[in-house]
Amino acid sequence: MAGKRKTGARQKIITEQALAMLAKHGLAAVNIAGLAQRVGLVPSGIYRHFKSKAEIVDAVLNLILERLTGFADAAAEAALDPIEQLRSLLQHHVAMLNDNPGIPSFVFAEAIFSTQSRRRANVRSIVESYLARVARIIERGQELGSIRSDVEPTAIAVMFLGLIQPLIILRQITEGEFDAKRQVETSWPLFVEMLKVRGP
Amino acid sequence: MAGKRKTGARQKIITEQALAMLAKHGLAAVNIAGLAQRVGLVPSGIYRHFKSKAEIVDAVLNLILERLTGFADAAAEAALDPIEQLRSLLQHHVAMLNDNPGIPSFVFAEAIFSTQSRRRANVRSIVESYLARVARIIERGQELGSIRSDVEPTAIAVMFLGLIQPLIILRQITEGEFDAKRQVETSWPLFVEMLKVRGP
DNA sequence: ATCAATTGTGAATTGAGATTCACATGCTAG
DNA sequence: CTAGCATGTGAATCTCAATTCACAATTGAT
Repeated sequence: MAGKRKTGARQKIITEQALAMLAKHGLAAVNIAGLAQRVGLVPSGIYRHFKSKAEIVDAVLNLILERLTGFADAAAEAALDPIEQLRSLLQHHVAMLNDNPGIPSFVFAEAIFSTQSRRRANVRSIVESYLARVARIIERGQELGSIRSDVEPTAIAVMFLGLIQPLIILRQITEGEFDAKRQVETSWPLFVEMLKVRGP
Repeated sequence: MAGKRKTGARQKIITEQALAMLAKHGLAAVNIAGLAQRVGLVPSGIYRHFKSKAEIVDAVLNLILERLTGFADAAAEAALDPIEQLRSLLQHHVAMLNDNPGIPSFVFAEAIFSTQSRRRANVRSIVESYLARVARIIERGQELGSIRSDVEPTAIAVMFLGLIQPLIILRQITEGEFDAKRQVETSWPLFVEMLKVRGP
């Protein structure tokens, strides 16, 4: 028998392992048998700690929310200059890309197709919290005068997201041939130029 | 009994209906029973025309490839000015967004997780063909002098993709509250500015 | 018109994965 | 120390969707 753990601790382990499976191999690869094995339990054991697989997925979603907002907050504290903060955040995402291709794909797919409205609301809060934090950084940049003020912070936040999303897909699709770092080295300066420029 | 059709015609119908299901409700919603019903057959009837569901999905992928490259080519012919061509293409994607949220999510998820390498290669060709066409437009813009020449066309094509991807997720996640058209009205002029600007 | 190939049907079969259940074991409060 | 609860186990079971199969209807070539 695997060592016993209190349900709180077990839930944490299960959620983390589920996230790991999801991140590496996608939602389709998250199954109870495999999850149980990673956790060091037998499939039925999982059900001592979660009522259903759906409940596990919800927990994973919450974990993703925590981590993602955590990244944004960390970036906001990593530098003084807002533009530098964004750069730091972007760089962090690029670094995560290799090991965790599943997360964005999962979040987006769930956002689009989940039939349970609780789940959809959950995903929505993830994306909106994240965008709000990015927008907040941009707003501070506008206040400090380093970012043009004639554009909504939210609109810029969405464009920032647009800097990241293509990297995710291209990195995977080309099995590593696509160089995300290199792309960012081109696109980031253009993005920054855009944030400042008010005309030629 | 449903009217008989030759296998070629039936395959076309099945593929189109599968794409419609996929586009509206996601890959998870594509099942043989539902597909058969849409086509006007009984589930087993599907197997007269496809060996397996996987084969159907492959056919859908090819159909997506055709349509997507078709859009890009159409856009390239819709205007003389390359920048105007890009705008036309972007606008087309925005218009498609509402009814077909499933396609991008599917393509990206397959790109990332499909275990069959044939499938992955297929997806890769979709994305690369599309990007190549966009890059081609940009290259022509550079030749004509309307787009700055100090940046790789491909890098700009990737950024163009970044203009589109966030719209897909946000539109769906907010259940229509997010106004993609409005976002594009902000982001597109900035993008164009960026294509031209060489410094303040 | 006829026969062979093609296409369609409805009823099984299969398989994979989630979930349940009866029982075993370990922990903890009293 | 021991009763009772929480946690773990292994063997079913349940569910759902894909797939197969034996048989029927239709079509097209001769």
